[in-house]
Amino acid sequence: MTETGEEENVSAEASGFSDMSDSEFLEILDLEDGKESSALLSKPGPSSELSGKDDKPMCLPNWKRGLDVLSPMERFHLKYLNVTDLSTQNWCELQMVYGKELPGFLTPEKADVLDTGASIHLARELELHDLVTVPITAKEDAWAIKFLNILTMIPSLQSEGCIREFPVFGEVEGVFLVGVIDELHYTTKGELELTELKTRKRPLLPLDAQKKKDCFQVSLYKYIFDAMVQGKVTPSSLIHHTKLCPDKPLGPPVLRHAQQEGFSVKSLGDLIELVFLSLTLSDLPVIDILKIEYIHQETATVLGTEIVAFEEKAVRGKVQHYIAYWMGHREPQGVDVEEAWKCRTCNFTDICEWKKGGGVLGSTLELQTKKAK
DNA sequence: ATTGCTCAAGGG
Repeated sequence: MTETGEEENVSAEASGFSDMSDSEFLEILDLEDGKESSALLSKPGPSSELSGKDDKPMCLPNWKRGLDVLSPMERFHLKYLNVTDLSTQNWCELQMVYGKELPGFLTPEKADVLDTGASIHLARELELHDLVTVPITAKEDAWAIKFLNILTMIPSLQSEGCIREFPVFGEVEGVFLVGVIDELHYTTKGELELTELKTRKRPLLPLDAQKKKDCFQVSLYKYIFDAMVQGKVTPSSLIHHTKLCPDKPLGPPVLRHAQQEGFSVKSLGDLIELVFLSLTLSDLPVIDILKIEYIHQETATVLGTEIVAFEEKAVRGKVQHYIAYWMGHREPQGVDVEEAWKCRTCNFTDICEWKKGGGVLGSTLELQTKKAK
């Protein structure tokens, strides 16, 4: 299969905090101001842009007004969300928001567990296909590679019966979602089964909260995949949300790769049409079974298996609730008191407004026992 | 420029 390689050195991971703009810093401060900031004119500011008599708030500088009226989608400059944005949101919405504000803010221990998980997933992927790196320079190139992967994976699923890392995308409740399905395969009974592998540091069964989040994640995958094969994800919806330029020339390495794979495409637009046809005319069924497998990182022992009952109404309801935050229709929330234990392993407890606001008070005892270790 | 924009998942 194919992965993209940036020619320019602009990896988001590597740039860390340094690429944060001034306005993003202001947004963090704004967040820390908490409730006061929602009262519109509570802080006139030193330079008195509000020149007294004038009732029109138009005299506020644009950037300042923007902080109040921009939705999180706009503030974070997002055209789409990842499936895992929503599942992380299911774990703790506020933690997800802080994570967006401070990307790459992880303890080394956590990063380590994630890295281990990532390499186990990579090893599994390599069991099924090789990886080829194709240099890209524009987002059109990146999406073209994604589409080419889909075009080769669909026949592969139908002939070999198993594929890994299948890209999915589509509009859900007004927002465009993008994700990657771990594995799709046909069972001996001929049912299409999705398998999500979850690796764990400790050889213990996942807690209910963890299962709930993972069930939601795979449910989203089914929701999107089904829509794709049913022709509900149209080229125009895709182009509209991603703001891709279907006529922008693709990079030579991408064109070369497409040719190697046996596709004669001139433009991204061609490719999108081809993907749409392949998805809808390949006799792909909707996903019949959703399965999650928890394994121990070190020993690969299976710790547990979940078969998820797909409940479309419930999934849509959750998505609507989460999307309401992204659209700016409501403020982000922290966890319920019963789930306050999640805060103990959160990287943002120090700055979390939810805790300060009385949702949860950190127990000094717990903190001390933790330190004493 | 009234600045700009994306590989997702990775685990708890």
